[in-house]
Amino acid sequence: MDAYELIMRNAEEVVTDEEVRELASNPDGKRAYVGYEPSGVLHLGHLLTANKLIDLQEAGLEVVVLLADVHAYLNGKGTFEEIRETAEQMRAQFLAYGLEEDQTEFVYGSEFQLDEEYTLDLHTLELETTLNRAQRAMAEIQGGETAKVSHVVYPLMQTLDIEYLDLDLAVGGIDQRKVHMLAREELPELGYDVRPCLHTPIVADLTSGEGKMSSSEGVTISMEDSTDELEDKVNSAFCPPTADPEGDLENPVLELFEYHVFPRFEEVVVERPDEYGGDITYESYEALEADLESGELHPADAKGTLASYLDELIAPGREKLREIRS
RNA sequence: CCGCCCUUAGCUCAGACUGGUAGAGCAGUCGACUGUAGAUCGACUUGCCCCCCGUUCAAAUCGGGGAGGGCGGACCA
Repeated sequence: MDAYELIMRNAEEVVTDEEVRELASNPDGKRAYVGYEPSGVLHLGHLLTANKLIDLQEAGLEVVVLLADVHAYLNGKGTFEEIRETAEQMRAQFLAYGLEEDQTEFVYGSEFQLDEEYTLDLHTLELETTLNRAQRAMAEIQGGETAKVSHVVYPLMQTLDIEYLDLDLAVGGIDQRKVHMLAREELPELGYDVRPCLHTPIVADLTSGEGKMSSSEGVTISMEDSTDELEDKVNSAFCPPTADPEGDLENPVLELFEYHVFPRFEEVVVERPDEYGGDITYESYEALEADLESGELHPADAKGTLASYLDELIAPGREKLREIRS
């Protein structure tokens, strides 16, 4: 795979394709980032963007992980001290997961977001942005509740981060789209360059196959799941024998194969008793999907396989968490 | 600063006028059926009724005080 293909793999969307092609043509020294609100335990949502960061490293880019402590504070996630602690745990889990330590720069938001210059730029941005616009940009991040002033400042800071971290590419889930569009619109107003952005898909809810899998509701697979818990969760997942279920539903089991398993493994071996046809090896997601669709691969076998591969991906982080907590 | 509304199961809410220690839908859990899950049947679980004080034999319900949330008025700095 060349740099462009690596960058684009499993991306839901890229803005704009031309800008990304240019980036891919000369990735040396180029910087990409994802910002995360510190969380004590990584879940598959985090790992989806982490997979993209690994792709980008492989494509030759430098990767910046923003441990967004100030953002977490603005979002009511606790005291700075608590946030710092969970951020440190998050960093350790990312490294355990497979981000290359010497190619990954971890930055705390508070290292630069409280500087005078940054703050003044922030106020300029506040002056340029309507409440309505900022609130819409934040809508995906904060469900339901009435917005606080902190919530509308939040996306404005994300905008500035792209400049202040000296980035060439902003990465996030598709839920970050509005924030990134705001950034593309506003950065030139401050005299800064527009950067391309890349959005990863959001995996459907595991049990229902609808909408988005979220950490706040429904079943989430995380670094702290034991092998047994993981098997139970995967086994209870919605999984009709097709890649395209009726209505708006998705097949989350296939999505997990596509976005989490195949990017990290050369081949996937389905072990099954002779009674059901014996073992099968897949070298691409497409082949596995086709077999599920045709009935050659039974959903139950797909689930068992998925659970064991996810378990392998999560194991180092789980071990790291255990160390941290002991 | 003033006024109005809201607070009951994980969620959305009913019950309050006419006191008698709580309900629905959804969610969830468990079975049956499928070599998975879902769908479909069958069964089941859940509550500091926001807090404190008072009235009463008895308060989710009435009175007073307080907290949290929402909306509006006033102000036009």
